[in-house]
Amino acid sequence: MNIGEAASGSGVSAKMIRYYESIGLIPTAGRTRSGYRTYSPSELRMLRFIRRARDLGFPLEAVGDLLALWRDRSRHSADVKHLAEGHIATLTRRIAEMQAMRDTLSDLAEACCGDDRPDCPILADLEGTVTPPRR
Amino acid sequence: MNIGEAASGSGVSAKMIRYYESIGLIPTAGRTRSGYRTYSPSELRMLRFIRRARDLGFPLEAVGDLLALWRDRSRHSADVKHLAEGHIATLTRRIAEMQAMRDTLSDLAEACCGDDRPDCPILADLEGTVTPPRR
DNA sequence: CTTGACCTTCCCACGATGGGAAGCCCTATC
DNA sequence: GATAGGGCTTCCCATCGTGGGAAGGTCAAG
Repeated sequence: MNIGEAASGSGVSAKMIRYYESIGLIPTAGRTRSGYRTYSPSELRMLRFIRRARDLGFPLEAVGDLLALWRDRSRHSADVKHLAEGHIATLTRRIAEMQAMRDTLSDLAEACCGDDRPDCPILADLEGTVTPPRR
Repeated sequence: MNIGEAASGSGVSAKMIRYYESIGLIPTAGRTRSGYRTYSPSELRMLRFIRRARDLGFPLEAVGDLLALWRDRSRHSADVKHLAEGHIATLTRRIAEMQAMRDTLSDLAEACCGDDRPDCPILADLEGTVTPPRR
């Protein structure tokens, strides 16, 4: 299987497959005599694994750890769980940050009449002239 | 006021102040005869404005738009509100994406006993061997 | 006059991805 | 057998916002 087929079959672009190889996330692919990369079904499964892990927001470094655990038949599920929980914590933190931004902005936008007059609580908040209520 | 003082007084690092100048987000700062950038109190206020906008998650391009509206005394608050609502929509979308990730992962992690045995629903999901419940 | 803190510019790095150019390879069609 | 086209290769550049650090100039205090 050439890289194009591996890409369309896994949902990982050819560009990214080469990149993952270059950073050592996946092992060096085999090559035809003419230099084309070739992929086996098991490598395709690995690419799909990566794709799914990325879809869950794991950074590539964590994906590497997950791959290692996946390959290790004597892994401890505790290690996988620990990795997942770390990522859950990161997501939770980021979600909270963004929700705080959104809540503040929603309040400000709601207070902004949004007509052709220049007065605007959003700008006033950014300006820092008013003590921000910030709920 | 030198750049260091402007930085500590605004919460924007000197590095970033130079960068913002280089990309045209802020006007070219004045210089002393020896080449040091100088900042007036009103420029300090502008930097603080930027800092606050960044804290609310506005991308730099939107910060530029906000600055323009801020300077424009005949602005329409509707334009400011529109900008803010666009950003709120972006935040809402991203929050939803991350919550979906977190929810899926939480379910998987909860189903993982997390001991010294290798069996792990998290890896099984990534592997794609099981039909993902994904709630 | 030296020392140390500040400033300058310039380049590099991150994380993950896409775009595109230049050139080789493979297959189908004429 | 030649040619066209699509796929493959490597290489460089861009994104977005930020930090690190080197090499060198400047300023103020001792």
